[in-house]
Amino acid sequence: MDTNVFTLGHDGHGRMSGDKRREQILQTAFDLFSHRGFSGTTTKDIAKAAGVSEAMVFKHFASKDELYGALIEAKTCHEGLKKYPWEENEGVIAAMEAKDDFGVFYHFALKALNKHQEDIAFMRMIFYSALEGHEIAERFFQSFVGEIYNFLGGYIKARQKDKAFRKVEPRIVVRAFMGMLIHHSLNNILWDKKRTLLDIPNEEAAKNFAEIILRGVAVQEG
Amino acid sequence: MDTNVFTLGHDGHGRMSGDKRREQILQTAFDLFSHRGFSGTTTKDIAKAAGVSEAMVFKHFASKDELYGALIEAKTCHEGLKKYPWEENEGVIAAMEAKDDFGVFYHFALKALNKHQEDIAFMRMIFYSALEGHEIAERFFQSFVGEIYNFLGGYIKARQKDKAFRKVEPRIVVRAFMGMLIHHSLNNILWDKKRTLLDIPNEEAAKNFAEIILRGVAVQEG
DNA sequence: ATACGGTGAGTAAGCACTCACTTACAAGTA
DNA sequence: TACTTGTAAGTGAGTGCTTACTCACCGTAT
Repeated sequence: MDTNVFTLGHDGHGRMSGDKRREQILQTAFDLFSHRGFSGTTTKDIAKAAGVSEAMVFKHFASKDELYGALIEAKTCHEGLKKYPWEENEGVIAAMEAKDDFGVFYHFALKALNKHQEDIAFMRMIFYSALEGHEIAERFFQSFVGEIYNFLGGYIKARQKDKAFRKVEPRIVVRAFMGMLIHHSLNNILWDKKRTLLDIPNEEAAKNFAEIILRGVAVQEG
Repeated sequence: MDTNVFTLGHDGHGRMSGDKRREQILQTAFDLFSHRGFSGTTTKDIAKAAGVSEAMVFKHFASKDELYGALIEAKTCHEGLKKYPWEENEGVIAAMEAKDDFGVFYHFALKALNKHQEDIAFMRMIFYSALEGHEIAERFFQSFVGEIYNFLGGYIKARQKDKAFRKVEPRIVVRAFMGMLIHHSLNNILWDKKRTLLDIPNEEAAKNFAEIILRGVAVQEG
């Protein structure tokens, strides 16, 4: 009687099912790795933060490397962030059908900026991975960003055929636009956390970036 | 006879003056830190790569932290990279005087992209520093990038007064433009080293980015 | 009664850092 | 020229601590 059944689903202490514990360790490791990088995080730290012994960590993952690999795979393949900024984004889809160019860029930008803000840890981890040279992160970037280039690049190409956009290499335009978005998020996350250089809500950033890119590629007197 | 006098100025082995050795260790540490980050680099690695014993490293620097601090300070304060993209850049200066808007953005962009390409190690180190949260790197960014915002932002404001540019917050335009440049370099350095997504020379990138930003802020029918 | 969640107490290797000690060499002296 | 000598460059062999990882062993729910 008075067992600790009620702590079963909780984070931290108490007996947990194998699967649940595994996921919890993964999440804990994610938080730490994203803050301090791979070699800056110890397995002891992870165990302590997860509320288990270090041995438990190695029951679920054969090595620190394997844990890291499982983490990246989980975060880049199976979880929500793989969702592209146009999925479940009626704004973008509706705008595309209506050939509302501003709407396409605006809703795309807003979704991307909001997503970055919600998943700072993921952004940090991807950056760490890229710097540390884990190929799995590179592969994610290749495929994920590749899709984005195809999507946005395709739209630009279509609008060029309509004579609505001027003649530019679409992929350069995509790079310019993605640059605005990612760089803006990076500033907010990394270098200008207090936003002393520029402090604007995502809506305003999205609106301005969309305007700039649109005027940048539209044929004159649009 | 047959002493190793001739190796004195060399890298690696042979007796060296204190100052020279100190600088050499600093440079060696820079190469390693920029590749593997702070906690991913050991003092043993540094000593080995510099061709001296580990004890020598600690004769010149009291601790690994101090070595890292000296490194960042040297690279951000005393060396060439602190140079802003408009210094010793006749293209930008001449274009500004002539109010050649395209020239200003083009030469600025080209200089920045070339600089990034020449100093990949520095770019990597700054990124690592930002992720790892070394305040000295943050201070560098604050002041260095702050200057850039003032410079480019000032030019945009002036051209708005001339009624040549439309009404936009200049700092947002700067962020958009810097985003294109830094993001493009970041792709080349980090994620798309083989340039499968986009493979263009810096001149073309600079031209296209300048064109986009210019059309993005110019008043219609310019 | 046994399978499974969980641990304490290891181990060997690696870490930043120290110290007693050995060179190499330029300047001074005869 | 040869010999001394002070100083600064340079090191091998450690120090104590931390690291990733292991293993024999519990406790409890079914």
